[in-house]
Amino acid sequence: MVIKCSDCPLQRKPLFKDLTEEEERFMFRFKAGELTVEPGTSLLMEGSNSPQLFTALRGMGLRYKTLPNGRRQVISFIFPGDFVGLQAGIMGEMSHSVEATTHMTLCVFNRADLWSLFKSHSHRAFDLTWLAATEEHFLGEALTSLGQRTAQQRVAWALTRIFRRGQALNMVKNGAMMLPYRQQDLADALGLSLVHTNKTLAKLRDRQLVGWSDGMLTVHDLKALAEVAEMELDDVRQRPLM
Amino acid sequence: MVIKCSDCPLQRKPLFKDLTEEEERFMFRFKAGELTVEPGTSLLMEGSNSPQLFTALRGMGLRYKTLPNGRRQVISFIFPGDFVGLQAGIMGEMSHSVEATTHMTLCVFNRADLWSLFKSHSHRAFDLTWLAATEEHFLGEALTSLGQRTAQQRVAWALTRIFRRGQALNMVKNGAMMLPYRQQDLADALGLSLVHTNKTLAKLRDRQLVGWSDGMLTVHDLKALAEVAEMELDDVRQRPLM
DNA sequence: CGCTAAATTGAGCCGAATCAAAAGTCGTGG
DNA sequence: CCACGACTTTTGATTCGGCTCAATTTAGCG
Repeated sequence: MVIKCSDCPLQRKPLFKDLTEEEERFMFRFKAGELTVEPGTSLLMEGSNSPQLFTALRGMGLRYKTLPNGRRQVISFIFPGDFVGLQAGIMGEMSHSVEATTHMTLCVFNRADLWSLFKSHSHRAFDLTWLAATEEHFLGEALTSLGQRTAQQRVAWALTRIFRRGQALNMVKNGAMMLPYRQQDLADALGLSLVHTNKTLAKLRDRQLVGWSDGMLTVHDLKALAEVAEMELDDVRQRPLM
Repeated sequence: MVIKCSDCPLQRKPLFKDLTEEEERFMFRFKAGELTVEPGTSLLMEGSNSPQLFTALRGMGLRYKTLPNGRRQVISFIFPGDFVGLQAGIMGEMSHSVEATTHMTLCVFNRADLWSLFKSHSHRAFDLTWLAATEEHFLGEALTSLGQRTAQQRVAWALTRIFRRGQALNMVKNGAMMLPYRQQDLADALGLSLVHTNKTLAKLRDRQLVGWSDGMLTVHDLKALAEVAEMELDDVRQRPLM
């Protein structure tokens, strides 16, 4: 049984802007169905021209690119509420792959309907562009991390960003949240080797800043962690939910 | 005297999609004026809420972010036809700074009019989103370069990307184009030190692949350069001009 | 219980950073 | 016309953060 947008559990999270009833109705018409996938499933492939767009409802995943030589760059981690497949939707081709890390449930939209969104729901079109601009913002930050931060700063940067997102999604209980990725995933996201990522995590653990084991991320001192990363801890902006 | 969009010299370059006459008229109404700046001028500042958006008409510049510790990450180089300030336009705040490297001329748009674009020119709104998605694509590639490529591959990657853009803009004459940046700018874009960037350029020069001196970039063997970078040499897509 | 995947730890090496200085380029003013 | 200063490029020497290689430990799981 497909969830109605008006009943969407994500809509209640502090991270998301409210939609008008009219918008909720439109989105529900826009919604083509729901998709449930197992861990490890590929949702979109680099170079593919998928007819579908998604919004992650439950579960986590990741976006990544692979080089000819086999190395992998994780572009970002996918959390509930993230919109996936805009590239294919707009440009006709994905520039990266998307894979489910956990069991996931996603809202499915038809790419063909995207145009009607621009045509007759300019407010939602604006929201979509907002999402794209926000992603651009994020990638600029990530680029800065890889280009200018040391290993320890990178790891600290990534974990505070993840943790803040977790907070905005009400995923944090007693200073801890689920984080079901492997160290290899984080390493590939930060341009570090697995071994060095592991050693760096150990150092942060020893400094009593964070813990991450058994898929649980515990942050003992977010402020201090952000300081290690030399990053601003500005508050998370509400975002539109597609 | 302000250039009419219908007379825009960029529109004739192979890089850009044609606009309908109606769109050209609309864009000209959208256009608030023209701006000319000297080398070194800041166009937008990180964190600022500028009321203006720009399209680069002539000249070159760069986007960058600075960390609290003073290090700088160059996000991208700005070429004629690039749209600047979308972040502030959409999200209300720039996440990076923009600076003119050479003398530049830019079309100026009012941020306040952006909404009318979404409201009544959905096709142009779509184009804007297309640009945002393309930028996202680019940043994903850049991220992959910093995360997974060696110094030599990064430099090769950046130079072939730049050169291809130059080709699409008809800036290449006899295998060479103007490239008025400093080595420090390239270093900051690639997350390398100035010294190592210089040595890496020297190696590529010795291998007879590229030359870059006196602000002129000469590519002797684009195919081979792309191979060094381990990148695909897919053709440049036509893009909308705002 | 053996098998496989993930996390951890140690040793040694190398790519790129830092430090330092020289050399080329260019505009300015005496 | 040349000397001076500011900036950029180039080259050499040295150091070090992070990589690779190689085991070992830990944690599910059929």
